Amino acid sequence: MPQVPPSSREKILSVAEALFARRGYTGVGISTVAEASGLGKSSLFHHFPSKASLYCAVLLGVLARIESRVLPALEKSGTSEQKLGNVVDALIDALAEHPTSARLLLREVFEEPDPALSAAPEAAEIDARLAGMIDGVAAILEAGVASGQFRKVGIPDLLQTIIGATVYHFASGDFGEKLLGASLFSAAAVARRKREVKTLLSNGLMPEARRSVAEES
Amino acid sequence: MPQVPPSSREKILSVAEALFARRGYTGVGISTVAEASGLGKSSLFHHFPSKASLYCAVLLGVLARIESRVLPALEKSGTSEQKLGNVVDALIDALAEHPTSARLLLREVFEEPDPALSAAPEAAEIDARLAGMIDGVAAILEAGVASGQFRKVGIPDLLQTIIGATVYHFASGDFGEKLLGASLFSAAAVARRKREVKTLLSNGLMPEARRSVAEES
DNA sequence: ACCTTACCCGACCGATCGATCGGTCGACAA
DNA sequence: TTGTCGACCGATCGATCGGTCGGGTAAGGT
Repeated sequence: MPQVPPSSREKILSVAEALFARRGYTGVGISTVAEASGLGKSSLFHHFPSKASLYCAVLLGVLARIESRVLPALEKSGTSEQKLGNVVDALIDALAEHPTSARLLLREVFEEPDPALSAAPEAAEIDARLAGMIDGVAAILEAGVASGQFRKVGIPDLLQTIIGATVYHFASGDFGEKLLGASLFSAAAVARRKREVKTLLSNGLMPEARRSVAEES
Repeated sequence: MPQVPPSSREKILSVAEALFARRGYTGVGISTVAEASGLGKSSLFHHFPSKASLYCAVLLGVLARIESRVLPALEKSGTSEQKLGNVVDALIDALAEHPTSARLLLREVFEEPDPALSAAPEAAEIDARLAGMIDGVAAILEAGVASGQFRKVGIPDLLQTIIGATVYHFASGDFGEKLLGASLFSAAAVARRKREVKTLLSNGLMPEARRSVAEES
């Protein structure tokens, strides 16, 4: 299927992903996407039936790329700690490989969706894909608690921390590079990020977690 | 100055903050804000000269609340580690006290601003306030490195982690509560978040940082 | 030769956007 | 009573939104 010259549909998708990631769903008009794709506005509606459908197609592509990394990691065997580490590595690799995906994902998770978007027929599949990956991680955590490898802990908080630290890291790439003067996408930065997240996990999950900060209240 | 019945201007500001935080600048129309405030659309323009000005007023209010907590913490004396800890506590307290502020701030940091917004006269002051707080934290980090308390480290990465973990924690409150079934704003959750961030800081900043995860590459 | 299919375009539609207009109302002062 | 003011409103503006329509062009099958 893949063609050497990118087809119009693929061109539209990549352009739309970059625009939606930066300015959000309501912030990008159809005509803007069309112009950036080198097409007329009406030509867009030949490939996608509506703006909401276009956005969902972009998001499904992002999810597919992430799943292609995360799902294999979910199925690899090992201790709960190893499995969780593999998933974290896969997620970080997927986000580092495609930084705009992180922005889109961050928006999808913390932003109230546009009414037109939640009414789209693809919305259910998007929710299912997201829930599938979340459930996969939750299953690892629960298995770890059941086998005694992990101590019982506030799983929501921990997921927030993981998602927050990793996704936000890549989502704010421009901010980090412009204001702070360093690349967040270099191999060294990605490797450091993996270690940081795993340190966070150890401190939060391991039964004999050493406390490096005094406990209060 | 404060009146027992909230003035129209304050009512508009609080309503607009909630709406902008959830749906973004382009996602909220003037008529929506007016209707939610119990006013006619044209009455909004009596209090604010433009939509961009209204958004900036909301954002400046958020920044003022955060500054009222963070700036005193920046001026307290102590070791670099203590000062950094105070700032982190102040930031977390400010965000926990006003969760919608976190959403607005997250959006402001990682989202490309609308052209109408960057052209607003208040934009310069907003940037200055943000840069002021960032510079204050950076100064603490640099002083710590100069005095040998902190090891030289990728400050951008570290700031990303802190901002990501804290801001995202509160920005995605609804997500956490609805999908994962726990409150992120309870006193216990806030205290746990403070410890997590400080653990992260210790691991990233201290010269004798113990590594709990094997180093790679 | 003809028809189909895919792809693309300019012109256009109703709805909504941010913003402006002229004007109403009550409070207060002279 | 008259004048002035801030607060507020309905009606309306031009621009833009997402989306439709009919027509055009090139390729391929028969």
